Amino acid sequence: MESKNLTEDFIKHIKTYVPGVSLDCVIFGYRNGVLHVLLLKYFDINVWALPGGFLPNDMEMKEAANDVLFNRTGLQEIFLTQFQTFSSLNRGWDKNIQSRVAKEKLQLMWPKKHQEEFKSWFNQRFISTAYLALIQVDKASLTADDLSECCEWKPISELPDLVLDHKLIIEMALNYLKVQINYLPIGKSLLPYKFTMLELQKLYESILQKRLDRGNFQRKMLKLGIFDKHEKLMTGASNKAPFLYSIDEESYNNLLLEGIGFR
Amino acid sequence: MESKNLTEDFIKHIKTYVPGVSLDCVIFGYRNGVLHVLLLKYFDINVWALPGGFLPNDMEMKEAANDVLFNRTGLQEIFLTQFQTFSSLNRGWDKNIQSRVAKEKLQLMWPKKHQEEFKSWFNQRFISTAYLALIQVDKASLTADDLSECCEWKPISELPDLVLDHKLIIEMALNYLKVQINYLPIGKSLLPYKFTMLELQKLYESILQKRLDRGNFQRKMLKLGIFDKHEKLMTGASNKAPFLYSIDEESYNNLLLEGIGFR
DNA sequence: TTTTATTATGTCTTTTTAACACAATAAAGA
DNA sequence: TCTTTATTGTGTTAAAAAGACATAATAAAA
Repeated sequence: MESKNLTEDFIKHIKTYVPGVSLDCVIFGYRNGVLHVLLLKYFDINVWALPGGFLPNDMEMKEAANDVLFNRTGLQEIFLTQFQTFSSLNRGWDKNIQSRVAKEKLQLMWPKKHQEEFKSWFNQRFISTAYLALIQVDKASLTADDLSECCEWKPISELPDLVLDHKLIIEMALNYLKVQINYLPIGKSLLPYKFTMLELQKLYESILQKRLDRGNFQRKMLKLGIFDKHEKLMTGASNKAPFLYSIDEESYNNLLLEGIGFR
Repeated sequence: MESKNLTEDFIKHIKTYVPGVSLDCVIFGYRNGVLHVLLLKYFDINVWALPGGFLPNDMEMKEAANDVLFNRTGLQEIFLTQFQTFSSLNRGWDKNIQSRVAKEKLQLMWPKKHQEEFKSWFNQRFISTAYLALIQVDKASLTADDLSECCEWKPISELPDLVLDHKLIIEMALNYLKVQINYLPIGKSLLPYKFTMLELQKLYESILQKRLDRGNFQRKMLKLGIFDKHEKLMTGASNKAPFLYSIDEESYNNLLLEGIGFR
């Protein structure tokens, strides 16, 4: 991808961004029983970053986060919530070796005549508000941004080297997800429209990081009265196939207000 | 209070603040069975605001919030946590009539020669991170800031007119308090060292906005094993006086990690 | 000593959680 | 068509927690 023109564009628009304010999106997806997070890889070096961006002067922050989400995944109207703001003095590009190398690479990509702008922009103190999004992996079509060579799902247990304080941000997002599990649309956002109870259970287990009793899980979930039961699934295995369920929007949303009880 | 000199001070230091970034503190206190929030009243007009401030370039945001807390209450090492960042486009001084009047007053207080600085500073878009603090009312000695004529506890059910989006911020803080009640040091932070079980129950009731059974509350609390029992209280009433309890730091902190179960 | 009113605890019922068991069943293969 | 398979969906119990209400102990005042 030719990044130079886009960089020029950015320079041209730099005055339209609120200085010192950025946002990062921790986009969670669930695949093969494992929770993944969406990351971007910078050109030429093995350093990754969260999708994010700056805040346009005339835009609501959530709207800007939504744009990031849309540009990386093609998805809109996705569950998205602010969960913490990061402002530490040592969260800048000099925080760790990966960040410093990445910054040098970025600077090389910048046009010679705009080096001063680069420095003053990237050396200022940034306050970044972090958002958490939950999406269905198979619905997303991933697109890298101007500074990155690719955009990939990475399992949360095998995170690569990350710039700035992005590792910390992901850890905090995971913790938020775990603590707030009863108030977030986990099943509806992370699973396909139809799913089996075992799939739902595995999802909960991967977030809570502990095993749950299958029978009890199923009973408790079904008793909530938020599921529609569908026809059977073809598994290809020589055994009984499970029922497929989908979530009834209205009763689900009502229930989330008081919380779905899992500990 | 002579505010002119302090204003000059502020102008002198304006370059030492991160532009466009502020912080607000929702400081909760508990008195006479009612939850209160600490507010400042601007000079000459009946408009109030949350204690807050700007972020010095060389300071961590939490440290700055701590300073606000200390300057208003004289207290340090208090429970303090970030809970949400407010960045809406329409949260500025023109949001409502109270804000506009307050801004005019502030501008009048400003030195003539610094009117330009005033305008550019107060007209920029501000991103404000809101903190929540829990303190013991009787330990705090309140001090107004340079722009305010007094600093007072206001019951959450009778909030006065507030500038900017401070009413919204307080509402969100209350909601956070309610949702997170099992993970926040409610009793230890808001009550004096020694308290009766009924006092603790009333506190929970004022946050959860519902009545709790006295017997069950007491048993559940005592079973947690985090209380030290003290000698009796003298009430002056012609009936049995209740025991006083205090909280054992260590076991309390351990327990908070998993949450104290109240719904 | 009596009165008083409130605490601290008791009892009972209902609900929830937890651990484990097992029959029904649908798909595959013979 | 019948058998094999192993996973689902439901059952069964025991233990724990929650909820509603009752009552005895008790400390202060009269």
